[in-house]
Amino acid sequence: DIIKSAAIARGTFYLYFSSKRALFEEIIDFLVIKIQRCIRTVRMSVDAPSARQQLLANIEAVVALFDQNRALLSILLEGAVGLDKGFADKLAGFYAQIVDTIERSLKRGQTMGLVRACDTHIAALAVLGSLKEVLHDTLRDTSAEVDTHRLAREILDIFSVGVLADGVSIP
Amino acid sequence: DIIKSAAIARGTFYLYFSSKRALFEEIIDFLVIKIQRCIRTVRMSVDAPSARQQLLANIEAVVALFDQNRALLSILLEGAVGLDKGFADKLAGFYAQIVDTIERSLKRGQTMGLVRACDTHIAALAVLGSLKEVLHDTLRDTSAEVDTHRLAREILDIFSVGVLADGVSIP
Amino acid sequence: DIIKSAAIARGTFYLYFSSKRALFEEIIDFLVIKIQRCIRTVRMSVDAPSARQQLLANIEAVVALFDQNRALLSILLEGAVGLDKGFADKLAGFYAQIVDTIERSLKRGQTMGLVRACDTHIAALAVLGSLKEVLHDTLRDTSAEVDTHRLAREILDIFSVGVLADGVSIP
Amino acid sequence: DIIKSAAIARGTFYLYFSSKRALFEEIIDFLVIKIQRCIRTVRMSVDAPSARQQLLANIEAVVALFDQNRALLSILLEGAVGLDKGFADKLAGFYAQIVDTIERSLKRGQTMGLVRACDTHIAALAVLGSLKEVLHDTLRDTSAEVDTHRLAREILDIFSVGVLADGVSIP
DNA sequence: TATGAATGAGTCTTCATTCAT
DNA sequence: TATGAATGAAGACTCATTCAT
Repeated sequence: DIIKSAAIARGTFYLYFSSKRALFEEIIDFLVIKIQRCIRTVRMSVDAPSARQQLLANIEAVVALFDQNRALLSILLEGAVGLDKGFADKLAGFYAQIVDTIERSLKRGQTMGLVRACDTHIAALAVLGSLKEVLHDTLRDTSAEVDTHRLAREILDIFSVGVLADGVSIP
Repeated sequence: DIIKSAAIARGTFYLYFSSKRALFEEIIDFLVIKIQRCIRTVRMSVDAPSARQQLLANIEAVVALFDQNRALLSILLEGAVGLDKGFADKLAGFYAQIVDTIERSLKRGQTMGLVRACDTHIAALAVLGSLKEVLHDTLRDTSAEVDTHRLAREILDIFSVGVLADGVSIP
Repeated sequence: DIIKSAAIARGTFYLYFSSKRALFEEIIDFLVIKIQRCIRTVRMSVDAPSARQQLLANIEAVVALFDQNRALLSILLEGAVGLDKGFADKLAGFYAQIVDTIERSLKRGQTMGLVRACDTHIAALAVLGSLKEVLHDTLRDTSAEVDTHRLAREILDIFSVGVLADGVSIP
Repeated sequence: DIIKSAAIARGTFYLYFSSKRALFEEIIDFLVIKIQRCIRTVRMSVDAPSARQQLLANIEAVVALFDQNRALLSILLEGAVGLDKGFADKLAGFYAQIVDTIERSLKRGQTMGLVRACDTHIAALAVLGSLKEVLHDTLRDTSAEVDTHRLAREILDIFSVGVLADGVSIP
C-alpha cells in the first residue's frame, strides 16, 4: 500500500527507510513535533487572552492538525497493530508523553487553585482517551467536514464543567 | 500464540472455533453480554439509591469486569488489528452500540433537566474513550492492584462536574 | 464425509478399516469381483444366444452395476485423486486388468475371424475409456433415470460397426 | 511440488499466479487454444484432401499436441482433483466443450448422409473417453516414443468402421 | 539513485490418524 | 465394540526485506 500510493518501487522505499517500522517511527517523531508546536502553555498575565481562550486554541489546534492529516491519525489509532512489540512500545511512549504533558498542566492548575483536587493522572488519561475517540469517530470519514471550533469547545466544556446541568448535583 | 498459551495442538483449536476470527467474535459476544449485565438503568424512584450511587455502581461494575478479565480487555483494545476487515467492522459495531447506550442515557438526562445542553454524541464518545484509555493504562500491568471504587468515582466526577475548582469559571 | 454418512464415530471407522486408503482398496476389490460376475465369456455353441446378445448382456450388466452403485462409480472416476501414490497404482492396476480382459476377448475374436486386424490394446483402451466417459456423464446426476439397454446397444454398435453410414467408406 | 520442480521460492510462484488454482486455469485456457488450433473443419470441396485424410490430420494433431506436452496431459487427466469445486467445474466445462464440438461434427455427418443414425451425444462421449484413455496409457511413460500417425489411424478406424471383420455381422 | 524480481519465514486452516475411556 | 477429543504434519498463501542490475 505504501509504495503503491507513493508511486515508487519496492527497493526505493528501503533507500529512505531502513524498515517499515522505521517509517512509522519517523511519522511518530514528526507528529510529536507537530503536536508540541500546537500547544502553548497557558499564560495568566493581564494582557493575555482568557484562559479559556488559550485552552480552546490549544485543543482546536490539535483537532485541526489531525483534520488536515487524517491519514496520520489512522496510523496512530489503528496502524499500531501488526507491527512488532518494539513499535508498540514506541507508540505507548508517545502517548505517555502526551498524558504527562496534560497531567503537568492539571497539576499546575491545582497549584493555582483553578483545578479541583482529583487524580490528575486519571484525568489526563481521560482527556487523551476522549480526544482519541472523538477524533477517530469524527475524522474516520475522509470526506466529512468537521467544525473544529465547535468540537474543541464541546470537549473543553465537558472536562471543565462536566455535563451536569447548572445547579444540579448528584450527592 | 493462542495454541501455545492454551497448551493445545494446532488442530484442537479448530475443534472449538471454526476460525481464528470466530474466536474473537465469541469473545466480543461474551463481553457484550457481560457488559449488558453490568449496567442497570438509573431509577429515580424515592426508594432507590441516589442517582450518583447507581451511576457509580454501573461504572464500577464495568471497571471490575475488566479488572477480572484483563486479557479480554487487551483483545478489545489491541487485538483488533491483524484480523480481516469484517472483524474490524464487528468490533466497530460493538463500540457503536456502547456509544449509543451512553448517548441515550445522556439524552434522557437532558429530558429530565439533569444534563446540560451539549452534543450528546461527542460526550458519549468522550466517556467511551476515557474508559478505554483509563482501563488500558491501569490494567495493562497484569499484576497491578486497582482500586475499582476510587477509579469509578474519579471518572464519574470528571464527567459530572468537570475538573474546575468550585466557583472557578473560565469565561 | 464417510463417518458422517455412515453415522458412526471417528474411531469406529478404524475398527473396520485400518486406514482411509484401505477402505478404498476394499471398494475396488469389491468392484473387481462384481464386474467379473457381470461378464460371461461369449460362447459360440449352437444352443447359445447370439454373440450380439451375449455381448449386449455383458455391457448392459456393467452399466446396470454402476447404475445401481452410482456412488462407487464416482469413487472410481474421481475419488482416486487426493489419495497417495500407492492407491493410484492400485486403481491403475484395476483398470489394467479390465483392459487386459477386453484385449484378450478381442484377440480371441481375431483368432475366430470375427474381429478385423487392429491394435487390440488400443481398441481395448478405447472401449474402457468410452465406458468411463459415458457412464460418468449419464450417471453423474444421481436422480437421472438411464435406459441401460439402449446405452449398451449404442456402445456395442459404435465399437462393432463404427459410426459410418452403410456403404459409406472414407478412403 | 510445483515450486520445487520450478526451483523457485514459495513467494515467487505468487508473483506469476494469483493462486494455485489460477495456474491450472491458465493451463486449461492455454490448452483450449492449442486444441482449437489443431482442429480444422472437414471440407468436402473437390480440391480438398479426402475426408479421411482431414480427419486423420485432426486426430493426429491432437495426439501430437499432447505427445509434446505430456505433463499438461496428466494435469487434465489427474490433476483436477484436490482443487476446489470451482476448478472441477471449469475442467468439466472444458470437456463439455470438446464433446459438443465432436457431437456437432457427427450431426453434420448425419445430415450429409455420412454418419449412420445413432445417439451422437453418446458417440461423442465415447470418442472423448477413448482419446483420454489411449493418450493417458500411451503417453504416461514420459520417455516412451509414440507413433502418432498409427495411433490416430487406429482410433479413426475404430470409430469409423468398428472392429468387426469385413462381412461379419452380429445380429 | 532507482528498480522490481526473488525470497522464505510465518500464518491460518485441513484432515487422516490415535488413544484413553 | 464404540466413542470423540486430541493430534500434528502438510497445504495454500502473505509480506517485509534483499540484491543484482
